[in-house]
Amino acid sequence: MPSEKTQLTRAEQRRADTEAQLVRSAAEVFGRLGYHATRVSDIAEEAGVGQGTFYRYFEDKRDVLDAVVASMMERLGKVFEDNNAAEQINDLAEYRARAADIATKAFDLIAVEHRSVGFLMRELPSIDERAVSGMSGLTDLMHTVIEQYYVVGIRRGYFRADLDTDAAATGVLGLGLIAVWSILRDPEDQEFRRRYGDTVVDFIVRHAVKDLTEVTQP
Amino acid sequence: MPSEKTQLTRAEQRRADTEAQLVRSAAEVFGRLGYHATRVSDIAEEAGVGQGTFYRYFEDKRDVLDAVVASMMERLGKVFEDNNAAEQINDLAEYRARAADIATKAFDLIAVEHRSVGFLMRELPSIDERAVSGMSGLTDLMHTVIEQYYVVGIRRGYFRADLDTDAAATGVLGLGLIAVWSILRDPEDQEFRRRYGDTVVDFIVRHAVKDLTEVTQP
Amino acid sequence: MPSEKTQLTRAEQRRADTEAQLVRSAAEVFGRLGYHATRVSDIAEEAGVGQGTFYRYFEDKRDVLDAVVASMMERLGKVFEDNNAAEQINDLAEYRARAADIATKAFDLIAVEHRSVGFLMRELPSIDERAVSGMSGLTDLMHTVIEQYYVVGIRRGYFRADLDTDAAATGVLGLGLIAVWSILRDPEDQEFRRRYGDTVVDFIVRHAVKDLTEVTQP
Amino acid sequence: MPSEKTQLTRAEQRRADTEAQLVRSAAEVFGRLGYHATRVSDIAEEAGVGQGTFYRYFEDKRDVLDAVVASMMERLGKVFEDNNAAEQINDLAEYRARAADIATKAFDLIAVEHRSVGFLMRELPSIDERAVSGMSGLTDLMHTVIEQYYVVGIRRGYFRADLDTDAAATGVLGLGLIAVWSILRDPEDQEFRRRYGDTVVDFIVRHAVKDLTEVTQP
DNA sequence: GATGAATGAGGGTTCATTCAT
DNA sequence: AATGAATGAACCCTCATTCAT
Repeated sequence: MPSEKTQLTRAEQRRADTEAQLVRSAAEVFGRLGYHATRVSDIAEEAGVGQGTFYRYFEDKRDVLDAVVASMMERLGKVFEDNNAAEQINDLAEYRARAADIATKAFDLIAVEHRSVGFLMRELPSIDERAVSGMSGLTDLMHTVIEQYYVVGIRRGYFRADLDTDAAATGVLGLGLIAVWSILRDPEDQEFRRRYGDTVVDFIVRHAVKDLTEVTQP
Repeated sequence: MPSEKTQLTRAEQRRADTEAQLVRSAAEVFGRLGYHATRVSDIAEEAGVGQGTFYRYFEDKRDVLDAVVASMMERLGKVFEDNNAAEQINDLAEYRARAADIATKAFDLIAVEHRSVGFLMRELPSIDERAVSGMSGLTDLMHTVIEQYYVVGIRRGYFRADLDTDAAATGVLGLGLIAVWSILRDPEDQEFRRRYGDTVVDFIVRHAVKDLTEVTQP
Repeated sequence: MPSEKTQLTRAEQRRADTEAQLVRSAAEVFGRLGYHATRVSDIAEEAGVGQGTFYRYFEDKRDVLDAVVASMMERLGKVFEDNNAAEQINDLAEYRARAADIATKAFDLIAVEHRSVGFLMRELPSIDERAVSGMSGLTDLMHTVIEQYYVVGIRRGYFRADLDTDAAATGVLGLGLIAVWSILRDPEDQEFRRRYGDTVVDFIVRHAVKDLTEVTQP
Repeated sequence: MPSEKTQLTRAEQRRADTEAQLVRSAAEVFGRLGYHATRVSDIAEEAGVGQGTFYRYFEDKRDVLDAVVASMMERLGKVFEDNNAAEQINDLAEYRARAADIATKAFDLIAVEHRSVGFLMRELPSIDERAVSGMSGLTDLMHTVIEQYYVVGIRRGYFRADLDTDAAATGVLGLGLIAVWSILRDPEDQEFRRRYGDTVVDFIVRHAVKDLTEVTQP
C-alpha cells in the first residue's frame, strides 16, 4: 500500500513544492528585512515566482506569516519532544546531566538558528496577538515539560516537596529566555554559552534540592 | 532668585508643554495601536494639535519614538537607581529582604506601567537597532547593579566565592524578564506575582549561598 | 525574417505603448499647466491610467521630464539633420535660397509646435541644470551646423575671410532665438514671420558677403 | 522746503527700510534657489525678520516677486534710458561708435548682474504671464529705442530706406538676447564678449548701410 | 507692529491586492 | 495555473498662510 505522500499526483506535488518554497522564501526575507519592511514582491522574487502566484497559495502577507511561524515552531519543538522524558530520571545526578544536556543542545540550536529565532523573538510580538499565540504554544509546551520534571523529581524524592512547581517552571523559562537574548546578541560567543549553561543548571538544581550537601559535595 | 526653569519665557514654556504633550500622546497611541500601525495623524489628534505641528517638534515618526523611549526609560530607571545600594547589605537576611523588596516593587511597577512596558518589550525590537539600544542602556544598568550585589555578597562572605557573577546576573535578569512577560499576559494576577516573587528570591538565594542550612532553617 | 521591432511580445508591445502614452500625456499637460503646476495625477489621468501605473514607468515627475525633453528634441532635431548640408552650397545665391528655406521651415515648425517649443523655452531653465542640458545638445548642434556653413562659404570664396565664424554663428542663433520668442507670442502672425524671415536672411548675407554689390544688385 | 523723503516719519522710514530689505532678500534667495524652491521662510530669514512680518508687507510670495522684478527692471532700464539719444547721431561713424559703446556697456552690466539677469531669464517665464509682462515692458522699450535709431538713420540718410525697421529691431534684440544667454553660461569669458560685441556691431551696420564701401574702407 | 507657533490642504510615493492575458 | 501590469487607498511630509500673543 503506497504511502499518502506517493498518492499525490504530479500536479499536487508541484503545488506542495511551490508552497514550501514560498514559506522558505518568506522566512528568509522576513529574517533579513523584518516582517513590516518585507513586501510581497520580495517574497515572490526570492521564491522565483510572480507576485500573483503568491496569492494563489496564501490569502495575504499575514497568512504566510502563520505558515512561517508554524514551520519554525515545528522545527524548534522537536528538540523538546525528544527530551520530554522526565520519567526516565531517577536521581539528582541524572537530572543534572539531563538539564546540562538540554541547555547545551538548546543553546546550540538557538545559535545555529539565530536568524529564525531572532525573527520570532523580535518581530512576532509587534505584529498581532495571533502571531504570538503561534509561539505561545511552544512556550506552554516547554512550561509543561519543565514542570513535569519538577513533579517527577518531587515524587521520586530528589527535589524538595515545598516547591511551587508552576512558578519554578516559569523561572526556568526565564533563565532560558535571557539565554536566547544573549545568544542573539552575539551568536559566536561560545564561551559565554558554556558558562551560562553551567550557571543555569546550578540555579535550577540548587533551587530544587532538599539539601545543599548533595550539591556541594560532588 | 528664580531657578533656571522659571526663567523660561511664556513662549518657551508653551513650546515645552506642546512637546511633552506630543511625547505623552505618542506613548499612549503607540501602546494602543503599536508603532507600525500608528499614523502621525493619530498622534497629533491624540495630542489635540494639527499634523503640521507634529513636524515642528519631531523629524518624523521615528524621531518621536526616541523621545518616547527616553522618557519611559527615565521613569523605569528611577526604581533601580533608588535601589542601587549593594554596600548597605550586611548579611544574607538583609539581602533576602532587599531582593524580595525589589522584586515586589518592580513587579508592581510593571503591572502598573504594563502599557508602556508592553510596548517597549513588544515593539522596540521590531523597529530597528537604535530603538533597542535605548532599552539596552537600562538592561545593562540592571546587569551591572545585580552583579554588584553579587560582588559585595562574596566580599562580605555571605555568598560563595565560586560564583560566575556575570552569568549569575544574566540569570537574574532572565528571572525578571519572564516576570515581565507573565505580568503583561495578565496584569491583574497579583497572586502569581507574589508566588513568583517568592520563587525568584529562592532561586537567587539558594543559588548563591554557601550552605543551604542558612536557607532551610529560618 | 521579422525585424527586431516586430519581435516584441504582445506584453512588451503594450508596455511600450503605455510608456509612450505617458510621455505624450506628460508633454501635453506640462505644456498646458507648466511643469511645476502639473501633478503626477494629472499626467496619469490624461494618459487614462492610474497614478500607480505612472510609477511603474518613471521614477518620479522629474524622470518623465527627461523622456519628454528627449522626445521633443528628437523631433526638432530632425529638421536640422535634413539641412546639415553646407557642402552642397556653391555660391551666394544658393546660400541665400537655403537660408531662406531653413528660416521658413523652422519658423513654420515652431509655429506648429509652439506648445512644445514654448514649454521647452519657458520651463526647462527653471527646473534644473540637467533639464537644460537636454536642450543644450540641440543648440550646440545648431551652432555647429551654422558655423559649418560659414566655414564652407569662406573656403568657396563667397564669404569674406575675416569673419569670426564662432561669434557669427552665435549671432545667427540669436536671430533665430528671438524669432522663437516672437512666434510664441503670436503663433498666428504669418506676416511677421515672412517679414522677419527676409530680414534675418538679409542680416546674415550682408554680414558675410565680401562686397555689397553682390547683394544690392539682384 | 524739505524733500519728500525727509517728510517721512521715523516709522514710515523704518517701514520702507524693512520692505526694501525684504525685496533685496527675496531677490537674493530667488537667485540662489529659484522661485519655486524658495520658501517664504527663506526670504524672511535672509531678511532677518519673522515670517509673519513678510505678510505685513506683501500679499504673498507671488506679490514680492513683482516687487523684485520691478526693482531689477528699474536698475537695468537705466542703461537704456541714458542711451536713448538716437537724434544725436549724425553719421555712420557715430552710429557705429554708439552701438559698440552700448554693446560693451550692456554686456558688462549683464556679466556683473548675471545673478539677477539669470533669474529673470530662467525663472520668470515659468511662473506666469504677469511675471513676464514685467519684463516685456523692458524689451518693448528696447525694441522702441532700437527702432528709433533705425528711423533716424534712414531719415538722416546713413541707412538704406528699404529697411523693415520693426523686423530689424527684433533682430537686434535677438543678437542681444543670445549674448545674455552666452554671458550667463560663462560670465568670466571677457574675450568672447569682446569678439561677439564686434560681430554684433558688424551684423547691424552691414545690414543697414546703403553701400558696403562705407564699411569696408575705414 | 512684529513674531513664530499652529495649521491643514495638497501632492508625492508606496505597495498590497486584483485580474486580464 | 502562472503571471506581472494595473490599481488606488493610504500615509507621509511640506510649506503658504493665519492669528494669538
